[in-house]
Amino acid sequence: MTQQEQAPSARRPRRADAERTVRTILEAAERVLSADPAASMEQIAAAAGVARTTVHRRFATRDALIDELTGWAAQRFGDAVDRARPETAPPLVALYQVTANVLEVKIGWGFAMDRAFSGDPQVAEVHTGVRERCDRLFVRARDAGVIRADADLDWARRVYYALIHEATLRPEPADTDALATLVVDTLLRGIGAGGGL
Amino acid sequence: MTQQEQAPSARRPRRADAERTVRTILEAAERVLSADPAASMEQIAAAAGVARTTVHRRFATRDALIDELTGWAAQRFGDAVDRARPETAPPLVALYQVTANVLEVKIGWGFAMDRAFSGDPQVAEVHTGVRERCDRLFVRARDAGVIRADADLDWARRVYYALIHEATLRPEPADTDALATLVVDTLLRGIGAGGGL
DNA sequence: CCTAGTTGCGACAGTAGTGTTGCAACTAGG
DNA sequence: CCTAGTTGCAACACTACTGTCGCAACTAGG
Repeated sequence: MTQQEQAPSARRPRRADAERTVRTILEAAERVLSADPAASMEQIAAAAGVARTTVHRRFATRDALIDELTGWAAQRFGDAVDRARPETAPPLVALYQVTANVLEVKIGWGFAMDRAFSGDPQVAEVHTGVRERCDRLFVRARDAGVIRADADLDWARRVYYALIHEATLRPEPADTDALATLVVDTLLRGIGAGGGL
Repeated sequence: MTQQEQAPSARRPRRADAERTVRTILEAAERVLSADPAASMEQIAAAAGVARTTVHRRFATRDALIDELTGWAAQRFGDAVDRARPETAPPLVALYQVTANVLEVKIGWGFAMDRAFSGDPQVAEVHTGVRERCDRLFVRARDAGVIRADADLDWARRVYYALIHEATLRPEPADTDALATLVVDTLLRGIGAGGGL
């Protein structure tokens, strides 16, 4: 967010590698940090195939790197929710679509997306924005009879988030639509037989 | 597990404070580490109200402290599941009882209980043992018509674990039975209205 | 009172990670 | 060819945490 903000050709870097290096480092950071949140800069650099000093040239501090990563993921997260039109599409459709879109981003960016409470206010805003849209969607779903009238919507949202999280951990990375179906189906029907509870 | 193993009066320590200090430290460690898994020995010592050196006297290394904590929690975890008679009680009853018992332990020992994969083989054994009993319980539940016949039991277990985890995070620490009811109800019925899915 | 067990405190060495700097080398646009 | 931008490498200072030690002080059983 703070790097490389010049217009495409306003500058003329001898090599455009720098920007690509930043991407490579961010991707490596996500991979390494999702496996071990306490991983060192050395490990991240190694995973990116660059020297540790290069990482420090692009990101002043470790926190700056993680902030950048978090902001980048938050952006994609917000966009993914937007694309699903959660405010206008029919509740059930929106629920499926939001789930599928979010899963697509969250698989591969799980570490960064779980950092909802970073210092960055912009990131916090995205996450609270998503949360609010999620809540409104659930209200619409309840009004439409998709969710039980007596459901605790706070609990519902937590369960929903948890199911999405679990879905991203599946060993076989099934396609996004299948996972979304699984999540929504589990969320709404549970795993019980319809019969006598 | 490695400390203080003499018979009650075989030894005669001038002060029995030592054993109590160990308890105090373990409780403080759980509190501090659940808030920040990377917390230092200094923070743990401060939370326990003792000097850092005292912690090191009781636990040779940081890992030893965490292993002790993990083992202690695993023991309680295994016992909690045992007491619910998950193999013999009717599936639905067992499910409720296991949930309630586990919640009671997990609230307050969440950090230690989440460490299913510590180096300690004894701890790993407890957790795999619990997992197996959970799986068998789910099979019985499915055979009894409590869980849908076409349910993916691996997914079911993950969802179940996740729901228990979420339940322990509730702001208002409602009583264990109410939480267990919430978890089991959500697991089996989801949050959807029975109607047209 | 004497003594063993325990604790706090201060000091220390060792380790691992962070962040900075200078320099040589490489590469592609001009 | 020249040069700006980039990179790797080695070195360095700095910080935080870990683990150990010795000593003085306190406390309770004998």
